[in-house]
Amino acid sequence: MGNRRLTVREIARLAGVSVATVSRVSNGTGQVSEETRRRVLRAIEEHGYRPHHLGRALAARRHGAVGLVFPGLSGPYFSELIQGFESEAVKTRTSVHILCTHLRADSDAEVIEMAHRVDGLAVLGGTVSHDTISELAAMLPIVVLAGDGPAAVPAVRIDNTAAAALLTRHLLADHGLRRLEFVGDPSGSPDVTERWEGFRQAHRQLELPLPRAPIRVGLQQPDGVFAAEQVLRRAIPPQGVVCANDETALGVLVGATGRGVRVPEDLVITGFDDIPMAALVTPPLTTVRQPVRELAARTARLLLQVTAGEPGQPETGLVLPTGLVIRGSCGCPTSTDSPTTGRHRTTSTSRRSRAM
Amino acid sequence: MGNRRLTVREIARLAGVSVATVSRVSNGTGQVSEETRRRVLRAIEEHGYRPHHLGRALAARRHGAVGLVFPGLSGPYFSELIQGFESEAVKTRTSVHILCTHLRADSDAEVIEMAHRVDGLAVLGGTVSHDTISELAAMLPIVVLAGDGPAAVPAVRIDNTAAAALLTRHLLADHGLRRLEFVGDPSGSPDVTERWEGFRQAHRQLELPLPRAPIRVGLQQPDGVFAAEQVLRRAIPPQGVVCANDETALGVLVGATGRGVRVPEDLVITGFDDIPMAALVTPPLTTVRQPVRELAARTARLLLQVTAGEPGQPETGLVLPTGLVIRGSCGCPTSTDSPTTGRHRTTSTSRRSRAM
DNA sequence: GGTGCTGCTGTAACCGGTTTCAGTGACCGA
DNA sequence: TCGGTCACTGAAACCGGTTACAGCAGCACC
Repeated sequence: MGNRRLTVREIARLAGVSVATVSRVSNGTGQVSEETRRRVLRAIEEHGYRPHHLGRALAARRHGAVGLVFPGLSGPYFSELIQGFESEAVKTRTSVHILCTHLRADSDAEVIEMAHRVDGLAVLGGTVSHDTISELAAMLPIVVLAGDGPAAVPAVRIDNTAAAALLTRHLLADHGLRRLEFVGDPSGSPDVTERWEGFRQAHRQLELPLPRAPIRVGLQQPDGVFAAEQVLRRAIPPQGVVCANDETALGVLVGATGRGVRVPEDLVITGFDDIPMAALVTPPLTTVRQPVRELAARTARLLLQVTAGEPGQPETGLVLPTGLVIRGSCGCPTSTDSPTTGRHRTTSTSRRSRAM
Repeated sequence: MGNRRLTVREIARLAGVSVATVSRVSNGTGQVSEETRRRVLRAIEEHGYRPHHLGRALAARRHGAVGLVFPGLSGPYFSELIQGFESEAVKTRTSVHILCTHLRADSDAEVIEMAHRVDGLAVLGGTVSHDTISELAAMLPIVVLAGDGPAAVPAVRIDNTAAAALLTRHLLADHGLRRLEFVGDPSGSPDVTERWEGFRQAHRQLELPLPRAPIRVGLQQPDGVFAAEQVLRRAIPPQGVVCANDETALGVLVGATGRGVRVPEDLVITGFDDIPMAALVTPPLTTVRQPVRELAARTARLLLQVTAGEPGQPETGLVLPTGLVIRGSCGCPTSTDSPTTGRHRTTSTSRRSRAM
């Protein structure tokens, strides 16, 4: 077996043609006579030649890769995002570089490093500072996924505030609940910031006293369990908790029922995301459905389109619709048909240019 | 702002030196006089020059990247693996390309494509055919993560069979249970194959009749809920279920308690992985702890070491230790102290050369 | 026969770095 | 003063592709 890699020049020699012809054949560009093409293809086939990615990339001045930056992989939400993104990228034979900024201090520097190795970048909202995003935007296409960047940077997102407000109003107005608490850390991610804002907005709109400070926990199931412990220790526990996502809501549910609290009779619980498990617990979770995978796929397509140098429209902002999913955990009667569905109210969908 | 990228030659011109000197300065190689170094650094600094990754990579004949191939991102297990892997790679300034083979038919071709863009490859057990792995092994360093490849290919794994057998023996011998079922699809992944094998092995060792066929479901929480429904519909339900992982076990737990079944009195449930949630449910889950992140980190280090061309030992097989974690869901009394711990029994750790 | 077109092909110059190797001047010991 | 060593520097040749451009043959047409 050939130990050293074959090069175009080797193949050219073997086929008795020039490197230009080999390149033309292997790319299907330019004019090549049928006879020559066959000879070159035979040589390529016979020796198992494949053009070296770096050589090709350097000549084309394209990396053939895009980067995806996210804080960490917690729960189905991020998994869906990554998978949605990756599956779009692979369609265009573009590789996906990942970077988990997690809790690393110098992550902005790492992102900049990555920017030099890819043709485009998608960053999850809240993972990279706006200054750094602006800096990056000057050197390559960049899209913010599930969040906001500086004004000129395109973003694909949902309207968290409106959805959280709609959900909260359902609890306040339709169920007449008064003592609600928010579970989640608004300073942890822009998603949570906006949901917290929607939660407060609903209180303001209904001219109710503003809710107390949020219970600052993370976004995973165990965090919800801790939140439940915290909430149930109070002298006067709340009537309901609005959780930043389904994961924590499930955690709260587990924690609460484990302590003998009845849901929704003693405590109402709502989530956000509508992960598959939400419909399967008892009682099933009232939540907000958002098209997570679609969000990521749209981001990928937007990015790939720009990096491919397509002349397409310079779309700068995209807001995908969400839907309120009413199930049993808010106190509504549980629908007895399919457990995977709930009643829906869909928020408006819009495509806006944030540059106005 | 400079629109076109700066090149070494530009900087060389600006600093009044040759490209060789610029290269020497920016890499810290070779001898350069202090005065010249300063002049070059000033030019680099002043114009914000950064060497182009592709040019450098082509010259070095190194991509500066490794690939990670996995089936899909379901649950904390895969998330941990990816994060463990990525955090090691980033330490060596190596980028990580991901590929979710998921259910795509031509995934082997995609893996081969990826192999041409990276210096080394880690594939999760069961995602790539052995033939393809052998083919890849001939062209670049490759490590199998959490599974087995062809004999000559290094792998980092745990002993699933022994751990599952130990757990199952606990149920059969210590609790005297007789009617156990296995939840998980052995044909879905090598992990499950081995755990199923361990489950059967325990029955054989205790000279008990072999268990009935496994309940073939996926590895996520909702799959566990479906499994619970399936199991509880039987005329004679089992006394216990051994689940392929914690996710499904939690799903079974939710599904069973939702139907009024008491755990562990009516039904014993065990998991595998010891995800954080396992200790927090009621009753807490008896399971097997495995060092997931460490598994991935070791894989990354092994791979990076080889791709860096280090003369190190040609380690071919690594088996990390697991531990049986006894909590309440198997019927043992729940320890009343910290809820995050359980009683432990650790399986042997070993480092073996599979080439023998 | 000359002209212009068309189809095919090869040479050489890129892309943006690294590295070999030869050359320079300074310095040192004899 | 001379040969030898040493620290430093630059020209040019890589790495492995793509592509602009020029050249050539064959043909149609005047």
